[in-house]
Amino acid sequence: MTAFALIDVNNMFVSCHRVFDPSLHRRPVIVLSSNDGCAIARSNEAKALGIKMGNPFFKIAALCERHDVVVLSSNFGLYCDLSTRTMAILAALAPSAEQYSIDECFLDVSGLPGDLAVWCRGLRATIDRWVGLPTSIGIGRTRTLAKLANRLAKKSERAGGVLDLVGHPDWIDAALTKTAVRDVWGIGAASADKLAGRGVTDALKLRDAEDSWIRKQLGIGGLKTVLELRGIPCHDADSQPIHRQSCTVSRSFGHPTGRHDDIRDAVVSFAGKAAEKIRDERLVAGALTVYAATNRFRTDVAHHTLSASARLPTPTADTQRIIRAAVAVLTRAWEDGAWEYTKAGILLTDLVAEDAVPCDLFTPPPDGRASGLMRAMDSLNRRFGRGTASFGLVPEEAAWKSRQERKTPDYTSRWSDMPVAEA
DNA sequence: TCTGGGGTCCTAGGACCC
DNA sequence: TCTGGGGTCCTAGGACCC
Repeated sequence: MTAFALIDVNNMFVSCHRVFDPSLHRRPVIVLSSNDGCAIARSNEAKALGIKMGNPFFKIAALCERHDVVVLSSNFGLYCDLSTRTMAILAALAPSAEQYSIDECFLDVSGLPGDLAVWCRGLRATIDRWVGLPTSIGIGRTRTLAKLANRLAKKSERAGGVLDLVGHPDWIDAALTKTAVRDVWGIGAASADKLAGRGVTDALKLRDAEDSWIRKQLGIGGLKTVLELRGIPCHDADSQPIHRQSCTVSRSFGHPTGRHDDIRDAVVSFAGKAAEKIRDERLVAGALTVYAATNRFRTDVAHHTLSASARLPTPTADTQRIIRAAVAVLTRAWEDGAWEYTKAGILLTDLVAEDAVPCDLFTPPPDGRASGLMRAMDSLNRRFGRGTASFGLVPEEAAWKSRQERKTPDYTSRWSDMPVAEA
């Protein structure tokens, strides 16, 4: 019989800030998305004030002011560092750790002897001591049940951070009844609405619904979710491809712009970042898409997305080649003075491992890390920090610069920002 | 005035072929 | 009036995840 544990960090981004700034403990804290757009992480105190995931900041600014909420810009360098430390511990201490997101990891605990809940409590304590992050763990026969247990572990005072549905199968029905359909992993807002209209409101009712009906309402993915709720594993870890299929870099702008040169500057910068990312993973891209979009929230003007794709003459991760292709594509699709754009991005697709590119007589060989210039840039950026060497404008001077007015120090990645302890 | 970014998979529909 | 059936491939868009 299978058993999975899902461990995740409670309020990850807020908790990362608290590691380095203890004054944030017991206070309402939120972290804003890029461009200081909306709340993407909230401490429990902030959740208690009614601040929801994804709330636009300008709509809750007054509430935050009134309740003295600490509002921070996001600092992904910090989160990635603490995530890496946490995942390294899990890889060392847990059998078969499979990272799922920046703050979540599935553990296959099928063969583990003894009381799983006791073992998980030890794991939590280790991460708390070594990294300083609070975690929760759910245990179930399938990943979907582990997710569900994890969610309840967070809510229950008595659970002590761990809920084990494998050791206590008699708790499953109660756990499913307590979980709204919308909160089941794999059921989104659209499916939840559809199900609610037919009387299926909680996870227990969903589990006991009829297969063919589910298949018709929710498709093949929905049926897999229901089987998982019944304890039949359907999420196959082995079916995951070895490397990613695409790579995006996009940003919202601090101010809208309709100028070709501004969009071009942004695309040049994004193309550089995207190329660096895939070089890092030893991939090359076979094609790319460039896009720019107007503000999708405005109701008083028409929306528009400019989007254009091209194949690269030969699969590459060379920044200069990718920039050249991206600018050519943008310029070809550009219409002067037509729209005010608030966001742009680049998408690299047809990714292949650099040493697995099919070659034929008439295609020049791919050039992944081959270029000396790229190697030099990458090592400069690794040694002196991201963005030390790049093509195009420095972001601070660009017209599309994102807002980031509440930035915290780079505690773990900049010597001058390192916290000093006095004893 | 101000609304994130980065992924995956599935499905429907059109083009094309025999 | 009547005007096949069944593949494949590609793309756009939806839904979902964190």
